[in-house]
Amino acid sequence: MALREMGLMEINWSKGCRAKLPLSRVRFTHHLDHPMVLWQVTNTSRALVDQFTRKSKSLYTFLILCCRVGNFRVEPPALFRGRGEHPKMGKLKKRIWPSDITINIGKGAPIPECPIPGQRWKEIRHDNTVTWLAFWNDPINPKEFKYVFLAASSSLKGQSDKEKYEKARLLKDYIQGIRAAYTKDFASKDVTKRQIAVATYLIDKLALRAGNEKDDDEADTVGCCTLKVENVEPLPPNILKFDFLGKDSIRYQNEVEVEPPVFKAIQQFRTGKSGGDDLFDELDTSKLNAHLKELMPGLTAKVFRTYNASITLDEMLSRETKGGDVAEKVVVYQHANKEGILNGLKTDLARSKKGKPPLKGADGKPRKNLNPDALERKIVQTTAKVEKMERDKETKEDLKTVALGTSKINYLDPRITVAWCKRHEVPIEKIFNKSLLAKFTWAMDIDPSFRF
DNA sequence: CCCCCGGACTCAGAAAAATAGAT
DNA sequence: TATCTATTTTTCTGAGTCCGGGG
Repeated sequence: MALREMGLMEINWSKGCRAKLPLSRVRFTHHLDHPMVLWQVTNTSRALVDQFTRKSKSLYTFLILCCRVGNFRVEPPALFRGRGEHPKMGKLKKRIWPSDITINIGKGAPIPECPIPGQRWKEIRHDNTVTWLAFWNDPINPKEFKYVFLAASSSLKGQSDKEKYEKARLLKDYIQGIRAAYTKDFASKDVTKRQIAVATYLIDKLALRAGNEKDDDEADTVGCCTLKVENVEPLPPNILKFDFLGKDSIRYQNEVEVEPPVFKAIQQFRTGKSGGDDLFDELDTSKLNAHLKELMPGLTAKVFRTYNASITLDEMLSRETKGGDVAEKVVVYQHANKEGILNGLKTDLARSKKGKPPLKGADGKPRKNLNPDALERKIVQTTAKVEKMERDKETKEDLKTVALGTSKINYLDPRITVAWCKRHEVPIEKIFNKSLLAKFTWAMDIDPSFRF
């Protein structure tokens, strides 16, 4: 085994996919009842590999799943920053030791060697109902956990990703009824019903997040259910002016025209309250989601974001794509992608006013021995560059505010893109980079006629 | 029934690293 | 070609969502 000599091993798995993996980064486990090869795990003993490979030759050669591990390093000590005005900012995040870490492996699987001599793992578990490989308590908030999961490219993650989009597609069959129902309830006599209706409307139309309650030791941010009176100002006749800090303390500012009954309902929810009071005092996320589940199996608030982003992309692509060469079609795609987000996920576009990154090389200190002429040319060039930057700044700022990457990764059903590429003979590599390609393997064999 | 909270997972932007492009 | 710069990709880990179980 030459590869073994080199410290590598080659693994064949289901579709003939092969990977040469450095032995030092391979670990074997029985996880979720599947024998698996995990890679990018450090410090595996040679003996362990030998033991497993002997076993696998007879039993498991064709059953082994080969998965990349997502995060395989513990978080190093640091000063905690957090996002926005975080109450715990500046707190020391202490070092994590093996004795802090609980490991999840198959029953009977060899226990991974503890990398620090004389120490041991906190606990070994054999739980095949969860996907995590290991966890430790977050030193900043000991009530919370940090997990080691498989990478996004794993079949396990792919499967749940697919399920997420299938659920969003199911919403397609219900959305008309749901919209009709909440529109009717804008004027319901029952306050709770009215609040549920308006909240659902905001989540659907503005892609607001559900908005769980937060503790006092977290940054003070809100979502739909936790909106405060001061966050939504009614401007007659029917404009709502939103201004609040959402996820990651990103400021959401938006003025939207709404249906008169919604406007009226908001005004009424505000009456008799002060600025810091809850706008939806009868609501929280569990009540809202419980209601949504009555309308469609498995429906929760976040499904609306996936649904609206994906359906918009699908519609725009089919509407906007005409003839042209590959490059033109790619432009159509990028445009559809961007517009889709502008329409659907406006939420994250309004950014907090952060300081711009400082201009590099602004000190202008020459590092080389330049003669005066060269120096002057340099100065002229630099000045021109600065001017160009000034001119481009606005355009760039515009593009930067579009969370393109995020939505491509999290909200747009990849099958829409793959099918469109097939229909229009655009190589998928023009749209998805290497990691997106790996993450969306499950979507690659979709029929060209697929529509979301 | 409701509420609280532990638990496990998705989603998110900043920073770092890699790569492409300009000079 | 070498080097510097701009852009893209990857990593990192914080911040949400949502579920389910117990009181």
